[in-house]
Amino acid sequence: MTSPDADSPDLYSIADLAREFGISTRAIRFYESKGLISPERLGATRVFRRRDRARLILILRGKRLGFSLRDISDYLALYDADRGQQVNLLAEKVDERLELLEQQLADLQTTIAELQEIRKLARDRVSPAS
Amino acid sequence: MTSPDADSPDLYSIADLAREFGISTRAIRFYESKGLISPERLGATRVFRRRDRARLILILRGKRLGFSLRDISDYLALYDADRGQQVNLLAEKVDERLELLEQQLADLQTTIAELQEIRKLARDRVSPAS
DNA sequence: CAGTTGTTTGACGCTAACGTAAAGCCATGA
DNA sequence: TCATGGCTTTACGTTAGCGTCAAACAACTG
Repeated sequence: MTSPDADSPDLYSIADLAREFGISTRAIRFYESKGLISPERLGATRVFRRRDRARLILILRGKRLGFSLRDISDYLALYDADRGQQVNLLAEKVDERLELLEQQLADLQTTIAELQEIRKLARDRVSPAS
Repeated sequence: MTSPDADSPDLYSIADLAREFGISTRAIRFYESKGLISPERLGATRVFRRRDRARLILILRGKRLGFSLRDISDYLALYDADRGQQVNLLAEKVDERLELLEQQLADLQTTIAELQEIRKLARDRVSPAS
């Protein structure tokens, strides 16, 4: 899964990642200040690796799902805890979060269905009795 | 669908709705100030009806999905526009929003799958080779 | 050597979405 | 009558999530 695949570079500057994901460097520093990522340093300069980049992807997905950085932080901890100790506690936390997500999934499906209904009505009105 | 079903009351105070949905009256007033709902008035006192209550439900669902009040406002407009005029424009807007929601749906399903994988690993570690 | 580019750390600014008094208007009940 | 409860508006406070300078350093370039 996480084979050290060749070529794909393993060193990114803060600007690299900002460009790649269309966010500001300020945002990335802010995520670090909140402990969501912890890039290495070369002197004072941040050096990001694949792991940090992967975390960033998870962070942005979390944001698209409407989660707060606080939530996302907890969420990332679940990934880390794979290698962690309190495994039962982990399973509980994961289950909690899964419940939330499935509630959200239900909300989402309802909303999508409603909008499709609206679209249908709108189209019917334009070209009735197709 | 929207038959004026008997009994279910049709008059709610601001406190009624706050209680029912577990939010503050302040929040409800705030939604009104942003134009998301517009209850009638009896003197100065707000009087909510089924329509307002239904809108509130949509608002709260939107919030659970992580949308801003601005987004939710646009979203509510799609429902209203059913009776509206620019029907083609409506269909476009609806399609835009549907795209967003489906992106979100994909994100959500990915996230759920990943968490289930983590849970599986965690459980395996507790009771291996069941 | 001067200038440009990219980085850093503050630090202040800003918007959204309310929370939290404060102060006043009614209606009801002891 | 007056105290209590629920409603109102006005307005300032608060947190999250960055945006936006500012000042300083480091490396490269002509």
